[in-house]
Amino acid sequence: MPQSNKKSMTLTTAEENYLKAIYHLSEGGKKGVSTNDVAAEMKTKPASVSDMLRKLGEKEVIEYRKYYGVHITDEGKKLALQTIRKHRLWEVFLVEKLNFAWDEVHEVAEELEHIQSPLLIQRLDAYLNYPKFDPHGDPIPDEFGDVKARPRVALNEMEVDQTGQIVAVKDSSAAFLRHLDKMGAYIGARIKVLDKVEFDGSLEILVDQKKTLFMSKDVAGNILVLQS
Amino acid sequence: MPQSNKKSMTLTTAEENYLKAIYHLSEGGKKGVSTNDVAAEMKTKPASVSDMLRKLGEKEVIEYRKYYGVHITDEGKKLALQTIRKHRLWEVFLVEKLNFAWDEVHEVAEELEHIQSPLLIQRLDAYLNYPKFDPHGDPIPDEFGDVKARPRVALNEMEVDQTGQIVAVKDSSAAFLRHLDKMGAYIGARIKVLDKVEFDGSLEILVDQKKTLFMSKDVAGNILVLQS
DNA sequence: ATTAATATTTAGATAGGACTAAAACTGAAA
DNA sequence: TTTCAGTTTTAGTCCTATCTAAATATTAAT
Repeated sequence: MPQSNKKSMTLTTAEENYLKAIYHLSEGGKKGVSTNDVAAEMKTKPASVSDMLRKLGEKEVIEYRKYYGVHITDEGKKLALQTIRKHRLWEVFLVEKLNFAWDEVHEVAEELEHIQSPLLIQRLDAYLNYPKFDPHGDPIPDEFGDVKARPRVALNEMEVDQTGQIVAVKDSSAAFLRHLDKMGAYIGARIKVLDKVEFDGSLEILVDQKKTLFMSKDVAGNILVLQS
Repeated sequence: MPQSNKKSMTLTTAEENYLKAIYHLSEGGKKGVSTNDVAAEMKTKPASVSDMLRKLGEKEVIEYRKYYGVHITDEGKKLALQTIRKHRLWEVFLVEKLNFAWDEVHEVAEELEHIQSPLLIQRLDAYLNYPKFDPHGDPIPDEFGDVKARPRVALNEMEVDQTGQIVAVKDSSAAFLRHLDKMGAYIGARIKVLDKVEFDGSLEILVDQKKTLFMSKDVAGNILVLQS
């Protein structure tokens, strides 16, 4: 029989990770998420995913129809957002309090997010002064799962003379983050588009009103800006 | 074949917990630790312990002779002390930064201590300003496993008019800690023995030079004092 | 030195999470 | 509408960590 999710469902660490992956894959696109997609995201084999989907389906955090992919349920979305909330709060802690660089925090936060203690998260949130965004500029859901969306635009889509603040990157791989750093850009930097080169679409950017740098269209496409 | 512990042994969470339990049971007394003792400490069944002892023996963190209990090896002691170090650092964090009460921190620290990231612990240690003792007064091993021992005496063994500071409790169960709190005593309190009752060995204690309270011999036996 | 009581280990199960190999399903091309 | 490539599921195996029940070893008492 299906799990009676009267109160709150308890998920194992592995289940939480799968659910988070499914949630992320669900973002943008009403289509169901495929077994193969989940396997790729989780770096496991499709066979393992099938097993897990059955389990998550029984717990009613996803809707599972064999061969047709899955949809996350409201209950599942709520749980996924809680995990994301914890992950991002810990990232803020690591960067702001322990002086981690923002390309070093992901793996550790991946572990910390599974600590089970509502009180801990409540206190951590207060200690960090209720941050609304993590160091990568991603929004932190509140305890009810609500997120403050921030209107963002890819840097390569901005026009000459427009200004804003770098708030996130699409590809947050360590390699890309390091590249950004090396160029002299970073999350939080205030920027202005000085020029867009016709030839290859590359951009000339002014950072913090003092440093200018050039970046390719592709790099700029990975950078998200809050316009101002 | 035995695990070649060339570099550093990696233990699972369960193994770390068993090793920590064995380390604590080893303290005081050269005698080997029995399977039953470990089972009681870990709240598992002796059969489960036998299995785990075999595994820990293969990893050479304990010396295991069937039917004769175990002794922790130097390598095992080092690993246990690392776990204890992490546990106690997290306890300091929870109390000093997140305003947890000192009887609320154990369970959460029990989870946090298994996060794998040497950098995290290094940074946390620095952030907390390299504390030498946790909120219960227990010493925090340094990264090499060295501990600053603090000479402590049980409160019931002190004489009338002697003074000191409460630095630890033997039984740190939530129940006992709450009882202590309710009486008006706490870790860090400066105390003076005002009287020892012949009849039942109970004590009259002056706390922080203003509040007097009575406690049974048993309660006093659970309280450790740094004499001054 | 036996026997009885206690402690410990082995054997066999269960449950979570992962894998490989094989079977079954879907959907699109011929 | 049949075939087939790609996707997904099932079946069977492995590993960790736990349990119960049964077997065996140790220790203490007679």
